[in-house]
Amino acid sequence: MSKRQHPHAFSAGFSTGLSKSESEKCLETIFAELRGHGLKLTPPRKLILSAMFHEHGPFSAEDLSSRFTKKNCDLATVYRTLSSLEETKMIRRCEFGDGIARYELAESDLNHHHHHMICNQCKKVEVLDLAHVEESIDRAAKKSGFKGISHILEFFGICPDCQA
Amino acid sequence: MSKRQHPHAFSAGFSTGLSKSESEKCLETIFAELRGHGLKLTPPRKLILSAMFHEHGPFSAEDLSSRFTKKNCDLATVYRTLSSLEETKMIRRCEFGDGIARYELAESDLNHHHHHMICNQCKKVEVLDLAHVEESIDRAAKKSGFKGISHILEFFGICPDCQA
DNA sequence: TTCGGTGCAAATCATTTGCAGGCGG
DNA sequence: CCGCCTGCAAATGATTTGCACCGAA
Repeated sequence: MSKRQHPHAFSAGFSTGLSKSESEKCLETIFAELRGHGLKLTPPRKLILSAMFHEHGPFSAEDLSSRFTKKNCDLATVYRTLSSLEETKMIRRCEFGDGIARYELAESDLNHHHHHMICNQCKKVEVLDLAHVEESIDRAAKKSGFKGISHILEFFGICPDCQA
Repeated sequence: MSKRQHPHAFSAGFSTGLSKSESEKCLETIFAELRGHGLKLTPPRKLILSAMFHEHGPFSAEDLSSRFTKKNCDLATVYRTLSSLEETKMIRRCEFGDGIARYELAESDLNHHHHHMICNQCKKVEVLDLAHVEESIDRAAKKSGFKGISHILEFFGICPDCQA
């Protein structure tokens, strides 16, 4: 995999099971959390958090930027925002093995730790919940004596659609 | 982790348990394998394979290039060589979550599938053998219906030395 | 009012590519 | 000898940064 890929956004496409109003309320909660970290709630940040909240896909800076009007939010601002949001742990970085950084909301109650299955052909992304395996992975890693262990785990393959 | 890091090479530092002559013989085997894939055995390729065989660390193109004289092997050649070697499956790409591609020998008998534990502070790399966990991970992933599944799994933390 | 945040453009960094000459098989 | 490889330099693509201005708190 030496070529750059995943040129566009893709979303995991699962629903939160919340009504519109509840959904809005949660977005407000996210905004509040942002303020709680001492960050200002600016229009670009609203756009980015809102996109992540409503559309769920792991997004690259380019993905996000391209869905805003040029006047609304600069690409550099997207990079800077993603960077500060990651520092607050409000978003989490996903590694898809191409040279592009992608992020998704890390809100613990709606979107707990999971992994992705990425189609090598159509680049579709599916969410994989491996909570059970997770545990034994980390247990094995602890034997190293390292502290504050985290990990990246992503899968690649050919999706059922592309197998046809 | 938004900054570029791991500026230099690092090696896992484990021994193959082979004597010098046996070691040389194996390098020859690797060279032969290269030819078997229809690739020419050129000086730059010898340098790169030799470095990977003798020093074991996951290497970035920059790591490799910096240990050769400018005259011996160009950076672009390193990139091209890594690319063809990966296509033949003779080397394997490691993903450390910064934007830098690293590779290590994939020779099956000496160096089977494993993962890394990377210190967030001193960037030391340790080898982690999770063959047992591996299996259950892939089993879980198969439920997705994807074919030809592969994965990346790397760990990060603070090593015992840095905890002091 | 005060800085943190932003737009814009230029700078960096890793990686790729075009091209002409070189050498391994 | 032929076509794969290579060095060199320029091109790309993602991400970062300098700077002056602006608006959220």
